[in-house]
Amino acid sequence: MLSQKTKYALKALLYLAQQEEGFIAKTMDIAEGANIPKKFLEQILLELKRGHFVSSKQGKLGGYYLIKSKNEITLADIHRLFDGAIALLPCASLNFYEPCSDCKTESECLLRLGLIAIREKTLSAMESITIASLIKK
Amino acid sequence: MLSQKTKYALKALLYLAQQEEGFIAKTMDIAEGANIPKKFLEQILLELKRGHFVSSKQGKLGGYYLIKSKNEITLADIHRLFDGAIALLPCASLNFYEPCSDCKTESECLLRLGLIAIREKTLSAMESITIASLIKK
DNA sequence: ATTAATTCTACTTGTTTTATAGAATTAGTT
DNA sequence: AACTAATTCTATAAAACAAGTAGAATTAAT
Repeated sequence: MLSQKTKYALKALLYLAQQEEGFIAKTMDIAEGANIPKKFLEQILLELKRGHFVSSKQGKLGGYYLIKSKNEITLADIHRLFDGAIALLPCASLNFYEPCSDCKTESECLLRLGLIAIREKTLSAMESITIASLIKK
Repeated sequence: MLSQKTKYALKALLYLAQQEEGFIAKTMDIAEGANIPKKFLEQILLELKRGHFVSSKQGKLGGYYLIKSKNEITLADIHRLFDGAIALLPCASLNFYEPCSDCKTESECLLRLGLIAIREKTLSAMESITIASLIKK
């Protein structure tokens, strides 16, 4: 399941992607438009900035705007930024790989190959869905 | 990601499925065989019993055994029992459906259809993996 | 009776999630 | 230069959840 943070991040990105090219949105506008607690949204936008999905302009008349094409922001990207691995266990993850502490050797783990198969299906589905494709529907 | 509980449950089921037909395994044996804290495993086995995947015999010489065919226990089943919904949000879930509190109307939610598409892919992958298929590899 | 297993209920401990608070900084406007 | 309104930064709080522990009660074989 997605955390609230990830859901809010996606809604904020959808909001930004629906603005005119070059428009700068205030946090307050996004918060009201997407129904997100403003102070919480501030943190989320900062994380999206560190992740190079959005950028900001400071001071009066400042705000946030997309810096990555809405065709290139996938659900997998945002999931990884906020909720981490897409695989069901770290030992089956590409980007967040870690061996299991309770397995003696990885090769004799009965679970791992099955989880990798699931990760491959889920990941390709998540990569095929972009902010742009969500707006088109 | 799977919780420890779900991972342990799967390992316990794999352990039981690898025993001879009719064999009754003590909690202690499963705990040692699958490297699971015994007291925690007790709770997990009780939940698996309530879920009708295993049954138990009480008293001395008691223990646990599978009552569902290992071909019919899927990863989706166990995920749902311990970790709940497979979908990324409740509004996209089949078995754990709930409307989102922050959406005015569901039809205008830009996220939902995309999340349903992902759930369909993930679910079919998880349903195709059974305890039996994991053992065969 | 004794023994060894499951069963039941409660509790603990630590981590994560979901925020909130408030001061500091930045930059446009008057 | 002062004012205003925005982002940015750091800390904190409260609630929920995860992971595991404790111990007594029940059950049934010997």
